[in-house]
Amino acid sequence: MLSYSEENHLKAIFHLSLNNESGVSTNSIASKMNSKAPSVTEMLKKLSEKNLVVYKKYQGVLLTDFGRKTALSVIRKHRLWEVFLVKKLNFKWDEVHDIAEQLEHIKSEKLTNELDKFLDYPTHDPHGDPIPNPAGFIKYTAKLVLSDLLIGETGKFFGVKDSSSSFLKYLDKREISLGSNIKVLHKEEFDESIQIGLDDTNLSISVKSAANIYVTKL
Amino acid sequence: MLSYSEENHLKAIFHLSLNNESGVSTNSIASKMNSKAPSVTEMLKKLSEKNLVVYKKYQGVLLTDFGRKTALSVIRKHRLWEVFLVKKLNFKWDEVHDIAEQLEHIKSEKLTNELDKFLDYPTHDPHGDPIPNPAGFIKYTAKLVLSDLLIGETGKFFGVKDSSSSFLKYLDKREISLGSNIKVLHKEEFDESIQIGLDDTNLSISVKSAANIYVTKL
DNA sequence: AAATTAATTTAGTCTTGCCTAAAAAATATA
DNA sequence: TATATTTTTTAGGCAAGACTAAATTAATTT
Ligand SMILES: [Mn+2]
Ligand SMILES: [Mn+2]
Ligand SMILES: [Mn+2]
Ligand SMILES: [Mn+2]
Repeated sequence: MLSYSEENHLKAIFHLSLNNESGVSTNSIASKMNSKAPSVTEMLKKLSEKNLVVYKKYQGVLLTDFGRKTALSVIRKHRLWEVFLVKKLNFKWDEVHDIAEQLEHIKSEKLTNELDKFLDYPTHDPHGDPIPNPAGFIKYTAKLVLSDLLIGETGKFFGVKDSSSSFLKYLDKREISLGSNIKVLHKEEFDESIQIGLDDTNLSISVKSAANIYVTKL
Repeated sequence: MLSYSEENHLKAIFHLSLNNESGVSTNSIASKMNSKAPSVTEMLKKLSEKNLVVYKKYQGVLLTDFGRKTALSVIRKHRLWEVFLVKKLNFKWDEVHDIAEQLEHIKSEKLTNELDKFLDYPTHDPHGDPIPNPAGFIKYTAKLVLSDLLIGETGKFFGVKDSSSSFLKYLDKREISLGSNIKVLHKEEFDESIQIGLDDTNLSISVKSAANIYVTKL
């Protein structure tokens, strides 16, 4: 039985290893966990002891298959609960993350699977992130970002990179929501802002925003 | 922000003080919590410090208004989640308690109240226990037990005293379920067993079982 | 290649929540 | 009322999970 802290460390290592194939550094884990390096080192020893990670001093760390599966089970719960909160309990997509951080640690396989069924087997959470299946399989979509599109191209908005509450609210205000088709109309040379077409309205967004919007090219 | 252990102690004290008006003993708390007396003493000092209980050495302990409200908020969550598990996720009434023990500690008032709404403001949990309202008000029903009924009287089954999994399964097997009307047909002198009528079937149950079945006399 | 800087680990400490064993207080019994 | 028993508290310790400061190793610069 893993502790919350062990589960959270596994999750952090999982997310970091998506960008860092070779090995995740102690400091990067500490910064993601809002903790300090010595706390991480200590945890890595424990996780290694339990065969959840492969760790050698000063060498960075990687998940074992078992560790990866465990991390994905926590992520599965996190995302299913987020769907539940939005779809069934009227939460906004910017309000669910912190509560899901608590709910992801509830231990009951039956609960997770019944919740999955109750939600009609959702494939993605409210921010467009894919939900792992019970076996720990996760289906990734190629990650193209709105700012990658050329002028004249159209993309379908399928997820956000940064799902901070402020960015999500920003999108809400502009009525840019998951599933929208976004056409790149113009790119301003001066400040790199991008004019986009959304249904019948046109608006201008910053590159920074555009770089946080995942799209599939249409 | 209270810890799980603090919340669980408050819950234990609340339940124990229903029978013990005057003050709850250290040992009784320890036994309900499956812990030892010194752990309880230490916790009582902390809860007292936080104005959740009134505690004087060797004098037993009682909840303050604040402590009582806090305990009831945890109990409210516990029972709402139990309703959710049974009504929405196909759990049996004997499977929900342990999961609710985890879920009762999730911190979000909005979550609790949205869940309440989603479940259509249930008044009782799957075992017939009343659900406190958001203000911490709880509506008790006079607790008459099946074995209190006289021969010829009929009672409506509204709750169980002992909600251990084994007793709940026992009731399931005999198809004695919440809401049933139960008529006392006969009491055997020899072993005190009770013959009851349920819909069209008759069956015999022990006094021990009958003493765990709450009824309202019809 | 040496020196400097950065990253990581070790050493030692603190808090929470639990425990056992011993002491003290309250209660029951002779 | 004195003694024995039970209950509760105190004393002291342990594990988990965090931290700071110091030491060590690795990486970068000169
Ligand atoms: Mn999230
Ligand atoms: Mn978490
Ligand atoms: Mn319960
Ligand atoms: Mn609990």
